[in-house]
Amino acid sequence: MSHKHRGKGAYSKHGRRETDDFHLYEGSTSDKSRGRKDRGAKDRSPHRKDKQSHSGPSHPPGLKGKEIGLYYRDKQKAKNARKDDTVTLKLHPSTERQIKDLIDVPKSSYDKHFNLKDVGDDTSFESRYNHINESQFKKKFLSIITGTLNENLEKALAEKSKLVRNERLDIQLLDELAEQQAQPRYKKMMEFRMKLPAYEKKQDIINLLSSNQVILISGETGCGKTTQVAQFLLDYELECGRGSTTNIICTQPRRISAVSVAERVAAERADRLGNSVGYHIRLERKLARPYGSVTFCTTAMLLQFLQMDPALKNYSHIILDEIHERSTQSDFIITLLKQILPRRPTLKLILMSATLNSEQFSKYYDKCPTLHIPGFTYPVEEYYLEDVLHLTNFKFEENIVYTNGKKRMKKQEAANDTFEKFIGPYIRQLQHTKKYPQRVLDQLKNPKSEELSIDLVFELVRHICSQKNNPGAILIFLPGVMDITKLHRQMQDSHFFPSSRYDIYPLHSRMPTIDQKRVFQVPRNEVRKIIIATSIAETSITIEDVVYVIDCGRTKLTNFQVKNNLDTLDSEWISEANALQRKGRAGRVKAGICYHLYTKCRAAAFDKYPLPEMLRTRLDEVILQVKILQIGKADRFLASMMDPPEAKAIDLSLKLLRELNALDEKENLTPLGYHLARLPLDPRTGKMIIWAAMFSCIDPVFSIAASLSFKDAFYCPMNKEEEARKKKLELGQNQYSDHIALAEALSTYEELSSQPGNGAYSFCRKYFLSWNTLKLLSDMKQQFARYLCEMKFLANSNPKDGSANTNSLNKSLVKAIVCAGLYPNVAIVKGVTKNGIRCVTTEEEKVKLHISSINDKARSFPSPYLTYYLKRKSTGIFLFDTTCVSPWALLFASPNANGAISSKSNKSIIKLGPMLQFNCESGTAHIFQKLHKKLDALLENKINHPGTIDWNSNEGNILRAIILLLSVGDENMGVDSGRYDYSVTYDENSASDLDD
DNA sequence: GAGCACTGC
Repeated sequence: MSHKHRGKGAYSKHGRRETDDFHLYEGSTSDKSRGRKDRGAKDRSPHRKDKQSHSGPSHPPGLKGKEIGLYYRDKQKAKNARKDDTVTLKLHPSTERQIKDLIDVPKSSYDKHFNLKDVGDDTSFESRYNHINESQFKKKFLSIITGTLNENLEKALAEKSKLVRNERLDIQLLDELAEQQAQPRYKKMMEFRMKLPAYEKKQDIINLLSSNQVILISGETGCGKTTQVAQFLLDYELECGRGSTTNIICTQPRRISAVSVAERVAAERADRLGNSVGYHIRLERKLARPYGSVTFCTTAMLLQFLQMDPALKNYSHIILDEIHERSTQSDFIITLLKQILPRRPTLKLILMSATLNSEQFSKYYDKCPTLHIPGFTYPVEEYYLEDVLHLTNFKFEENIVYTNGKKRMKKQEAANDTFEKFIGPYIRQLQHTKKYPQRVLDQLKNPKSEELSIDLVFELVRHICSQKNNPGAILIFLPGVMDITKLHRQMQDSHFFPSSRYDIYPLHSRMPTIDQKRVFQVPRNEVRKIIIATSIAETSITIEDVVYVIDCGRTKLTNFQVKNNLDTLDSEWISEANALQRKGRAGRVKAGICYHLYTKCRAAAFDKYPLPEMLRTRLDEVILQVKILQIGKADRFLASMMDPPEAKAIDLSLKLLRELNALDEKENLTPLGYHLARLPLDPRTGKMIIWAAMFSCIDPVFSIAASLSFKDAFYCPMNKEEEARKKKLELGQNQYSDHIALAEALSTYEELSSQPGNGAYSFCRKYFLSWNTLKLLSDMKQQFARYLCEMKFLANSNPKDGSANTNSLNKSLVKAIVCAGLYPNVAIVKGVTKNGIRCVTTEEEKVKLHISSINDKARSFPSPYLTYYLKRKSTGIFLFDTTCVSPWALLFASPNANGAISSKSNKSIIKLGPMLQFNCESGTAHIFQKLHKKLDALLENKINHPGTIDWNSNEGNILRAIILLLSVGDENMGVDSGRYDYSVTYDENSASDLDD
């Protein structure tokens, strides 16, 4: 029985259809079941109008302009009111009976087990969680929840360190070093190393660190600090005969740099990776020996190590590299280490940053001594907008003055006015120098001169290429993919850049790695390489042969608007640091030239550095980290940072974490919060995979969770957007879900990968999927399974395990679990227009579907409810990924649906919020209420006593009943009967109220 | 009539 899973095919809307046609989950969808499901989506719902023809404008004659809009708005309002009136969630009597059979069991010890104690506010944690049986979990949980950082450190320090003095080992390590140094390979490398500016500072660094616990090393790229500093320290310790107690860790912001630096350093030491040098990044590691070694890891990995080793007792030196980038993780560690260091007097900390803001870090660490290493790059000549206009004779489009609508004109004039105040004095200054002709100065006065002009870039590239005798690659920085595509097309369409003489490469993160790598190709003779890139070419991808840089001065940045609780992505002016970095890209092999497409006066107004990431993002995960590391109250710790986030931002995240039941009212971790904090996921996605384990459908849900927490595997092919969309839709199988489409893609990829041949590869090509991304997603799924297995929610660590996937083919269930994780991220479809799908979120905010969503081109939906992960404001507010879900999925996702039921005679209303209100037949409501309560109790019990579900017991029956309800609910939009037409079909007219 | 900077556990 327990192996027989009831997929969608096992039920009809009129209750159970007795059939032997159960599916065993086998890790992929067979063609047979796929075909049936496709039919199932439509054929079983004769009452749903999938395509409603609409018969042209039908408003009364004589109405004009806004009146027409108002007419349709009223009409729609009336229609909505009627709809609310007629839609009543109802289960078919036979379904009701089935559910009752499953859950109405005689009172058993099982039910008593669920009777959780009511505990008051003032009880201690121990008594609050008394009902949790003694277990490994309880011990761990209580120690986390009751400890403080100091107690924790105390306890950690009492434990033995792996770094134990061993004199024989010290001598052995010293001998080994001497042996290595004698090798020709080592000597050859040393010739190169000695030329690095960092090498001259070797003794200074060692001296400074011997008399200080913390030092700061500042230096620009090319000075060699990343590869040399760790080696200086390691060699010094080995030579002093302290090899056995030396374990150096060096953090890097990116995975690639951790690996490549480790490889480079191993080569310089004539050693293999895994001896004196290693690396450790998520899902990939070559560990060095635990003594006499240096390990390069990503910053986020060090944060993970801190969970197991809070006093960092297994390390002797911590080197934090590239801290000027101000990532959330490095800011977090810098803050935490400040508290740890006094308790670990022998631990040495080396901070490494670029020069521009190094002082700030030194100041934060009580004016720790700073050592500067000069950089080494070739000189780069700089030109600004005024020079570029002079060189190219470029003219901006005349500024259009709006005449239609006064409001707009005023705005425009006001903008011009501020611009005039900004640029005016600078133009007068330029006038005095007499360096620029009047026509250039006139151009600078045009406010358009501060907007991105692809035409200007185009002309500038032409200008560079028209010069005689100036070979070398051109690197162009543009803010986004759209701009890159536009320039690329323009260049291809013109006759100035024939492919016989120019290799033009777009470069951004959303293209397949294989295409990214093409930018390293050395062009044929007499051919010039031109790379059009996003800021990916600023730090992540280094192209050595660049001689010319065109810097448009803008970059896209995400921000978090605390005021509206909204993520944004806008094109902004870059910072001084970015400008410097971009310029530096031109001088790596010889002297170069950098063209800035902004005035010198604008450059002077740039911020020194971009805003730290901590101030630009939600703090949900950061706060969970604070909690799992027992650092104390979130606001206190975050206030001790170099740049503390706003109190309101902290409050927003605390509120969400309480809503998720991850934190209690006193800001302590709940058992659920404890599990979520340990998972390498944001709390919502974490909740999703825990639910998936309970409901035995881990494979598809893990795929979805991995994708949401990493990145979309569908890339955007140039000029094939429409084909790509169709392929994605094909994978979506009529499920109206980006998440299901991704799960299908990953499942097929995994299946093909396990077979001989290159099926997976051709599948990726055919469906515009990134092989690299899918591979990583697949590895992440295994990691999730390992975590959940360790937590005891899974019996083994195989994401394809049969017993953990008995319901994986039930798409209604998978969608409901996605919804449970993402809740309350729900939007309601209000209409389909030729400009896209119009929705409102539960906060009554108007949003559109992003073009990347599978649902963007849908013309009708089986349900008006869409759950989403990412909502972001750019040119409008967009939902990027959506899944259409039934009311029942929402009702089970809502943690407080039970308290939201009000009944009147045989009608009940379940009100999840002002926008989410459901009429429900009272018998059905009663059953739902009962089921939801049982689910809550079951979940709480499982969270408190981690274990797998026994599908042969009552808990199995409860879950089975819920799955049954979700399945019939999804087939017919919550109405398990033919009597109610709940089809939701939108035409363009119905959206008119949203259009004006 | 238009659209997703870059990282990381």
